[in-house]
Amino acid sequence: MTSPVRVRIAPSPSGHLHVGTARAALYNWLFARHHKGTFVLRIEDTDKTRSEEQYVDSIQASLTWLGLNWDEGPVFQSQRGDVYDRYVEKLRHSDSVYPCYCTPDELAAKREQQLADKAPVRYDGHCRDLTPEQRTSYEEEGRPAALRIRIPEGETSYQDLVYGEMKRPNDELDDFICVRADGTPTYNFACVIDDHDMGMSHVIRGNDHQVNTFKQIQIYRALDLEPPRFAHLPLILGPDGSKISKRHGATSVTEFESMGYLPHTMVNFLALLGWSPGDDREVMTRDEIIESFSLERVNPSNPVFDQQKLQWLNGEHIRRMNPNDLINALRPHLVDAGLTTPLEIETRWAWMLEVVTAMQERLHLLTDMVTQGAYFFTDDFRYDEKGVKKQFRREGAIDALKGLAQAFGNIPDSEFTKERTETALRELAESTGEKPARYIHPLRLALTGMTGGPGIFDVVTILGRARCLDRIQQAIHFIENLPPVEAESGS
RNA sequence: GUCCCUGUCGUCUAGCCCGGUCUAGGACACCGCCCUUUCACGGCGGCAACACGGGUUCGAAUCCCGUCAGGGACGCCA
Repeated sequence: MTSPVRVRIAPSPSGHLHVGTARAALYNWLFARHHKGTFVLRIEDTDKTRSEEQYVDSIQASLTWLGLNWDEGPVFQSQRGDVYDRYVEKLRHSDSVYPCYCTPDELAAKREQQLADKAPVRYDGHCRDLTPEQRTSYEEEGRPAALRIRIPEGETSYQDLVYGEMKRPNDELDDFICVRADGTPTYNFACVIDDHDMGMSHVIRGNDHQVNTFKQIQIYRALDLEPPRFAHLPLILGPDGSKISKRHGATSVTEFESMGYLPHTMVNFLALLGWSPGDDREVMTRDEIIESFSLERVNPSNPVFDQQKLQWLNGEHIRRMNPNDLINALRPHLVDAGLTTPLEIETRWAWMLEVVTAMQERLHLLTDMVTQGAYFFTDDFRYDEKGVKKQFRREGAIDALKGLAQAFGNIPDSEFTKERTETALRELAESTGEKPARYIHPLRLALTGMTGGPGIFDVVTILGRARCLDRIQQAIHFIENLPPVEAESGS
């Protein structure tokens, strides 16, 4: 690559950042970073009816969250009217365009007719070769004119960096509208203007733009400009094999954020969705991905978005995290769930480290800390039903807990360590001739409400003496008040 | 309907350009076993694919053609 790499992502603010757009952004970003180029953010907000301010913010927030920092922008198309005017003027004087007086209604009617006739849907060329008299006549009728490009004979081709040689006969391209009757450029024209004006070297975008690329190349030609290099990305599919959309579940980056995914998981996963480094590496750091990234290795077939693999990958990255960073990542989720406050986290950092270390290898989602570790933060939890049946209803459960209460109670608070509590429990078991498990399982249920979790003595020491004794008493009380098991009844 | 793209385990993929090293490799998921106070992690093992049909060739997942299937695009939206 001789000229400096300049690429962009150009979302339109009609919704939150979609995973498909996020991936396009990522591949542009990776390409830019790999080649030490420039990544630009451009907001395509010319459709006022669909664009919303909140989404402009949301999209930027999501890109930032993902760590896809842009070097220039955001550039708003809505603020570039004068730039477009200049190019519209330039195009107007080109003989590659002609005024079209057909009204949108007339065109829509023709389109429907063609569809009904099962004919190719094309512009019929009604205004392509109007005589000066006809034009004057339309003008006098007061019909506003849009500007159509006159596609010449021949074929249009380009070298796609992912798909290779692409070409199609020009008669399959339409004389499409470049400038609306109100003088504003349509998407394809605005896109060309911006990409050229902003000095884009490569345009990397979704496969759904392949036809636009041919059209845009014709605009570059009409304007006598050098087109950039193009690369198209396969489209992400949902589990049912159709283009991923809301009905497949989560599709926007913010949703994944609130579900408890790490930004780097999304980056890593999206990078692997359609691209591979060529070896067996899957769990990769950002730098490794940048280092190995190339468009040549993008797989041209459409991948299916697999949430299970995403979740696995999230677990991998959580396990690889520094516990301090993990606390920070966990914070919003814990706070949102009302389990703690930022201040509390700050002031009990050492204790948080213990909690996080105990839970780290068990988390797949950050929100798992809320669903599986709430008991570290609150006494307000229920006992697992199956656990109650198996542990609390068992003969001798109360005695076991009473024994533990006494054994733990005998340990001074200052000596309430993992070693001491474990020894105490094992000695208790030995003295009664029971297996340690007879004590461990009811204890876990009493302390956490759950049947699984970190090593029990980790839990015991993290909770501390007072809370342990308290919860053991609670459990004893609970068991004593358990209703008798009812015979199976149909009521 | 027209045009375009794609087609390796259920899913993500390596291999394909430069045919033999592929009895097709890895990962997720799933199923066993091991580790273990539980859950998870980890380890070991298993299941499972070159869409189909023709060519070309001594030899094809790899090259060519066709069929089929999936996806996308057909706006004075972006």
